[in-house]
Amino acid sequence: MSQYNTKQGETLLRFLKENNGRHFTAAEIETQLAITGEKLGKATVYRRLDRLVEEGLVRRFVADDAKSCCYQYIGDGNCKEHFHLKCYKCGELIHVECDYLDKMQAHIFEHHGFTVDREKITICGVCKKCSV
Amino acid sequence: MSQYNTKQGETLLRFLKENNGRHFTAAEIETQLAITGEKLGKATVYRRLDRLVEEGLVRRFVADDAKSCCYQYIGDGNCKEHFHLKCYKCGELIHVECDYLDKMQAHIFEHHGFTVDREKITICGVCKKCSV
DNA sequence: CCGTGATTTGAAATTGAGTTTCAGTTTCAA
DNA sequence: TTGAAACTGAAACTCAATTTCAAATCACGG
Repeated sequence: MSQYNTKQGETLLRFLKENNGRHFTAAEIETQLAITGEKLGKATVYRRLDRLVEEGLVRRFVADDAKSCCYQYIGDGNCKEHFHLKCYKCGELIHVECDYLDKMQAHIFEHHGFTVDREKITICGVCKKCSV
Repeated sequence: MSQYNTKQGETLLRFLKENNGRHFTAAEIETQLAITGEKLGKATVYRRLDRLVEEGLVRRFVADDAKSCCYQYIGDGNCKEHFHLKCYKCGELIHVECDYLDKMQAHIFEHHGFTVDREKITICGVCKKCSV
């Protein structure tokens, strides 16, 4: 029931912390750790990521057209609430901090009785560069 | 390049029309059609759905925590632009028509130069019933 | 320091959505 | 009717994610 600290768990968390603000797929994490000679088993990567998400240290998100989801360290609170704009064409995931989200969230709660999880919103479309 | 009308294509479209407003995964469609003795090949279901989405007759969307995406007939224009609220707890996908989306969309375009695809927005959270 | 039981690891197998392949079938315009 | 183009579907494949299970690791009490 309780949880043990392990070398692998620490390796993963350290990697995510060192890349604070960036986001990775599980596969990318696997590859990166393998490169630096700290290979973790695929199952371990997924299990540890699940755990970190539950603990609130890591955020998981999925863009609608992506095949795999991304993970990002958010434990230090230095990563403000934001939402994601995902561009169809170049595939870029843009982080936007914007008070419109507050307003929208408030509106949805007041008018639709729905409590929004801001972290999970991903808005798809076409970015400035690609909309020529 | 041009397209042919086929029995299979008509079967799929008719099924979706008959269930206007409801949404199905590709697998659900397969099963339902098999039950009524109108079995379509898996590949055909996917190919036809892709086509209908391109043609704008069907909408495809993915909730962040879903493994598979859903399809819904929207061809008759009787299904207004809306966005989706997905409840974590009961899993329900709530359709909301709300002019806040217009405003948000305009804001994102003006302030962030990003052209939003409204159909792809799915907002996760907890619905009224489940937030006791 | 040691033993023990609970937890974790990781290689391999499995799942499941979605895609590709390709031989055979259907469509439809001429 | 004909035939080229388009379509179908069974089967094989891809790929992210999950499960399995024996071996390794952890942490606690003695």
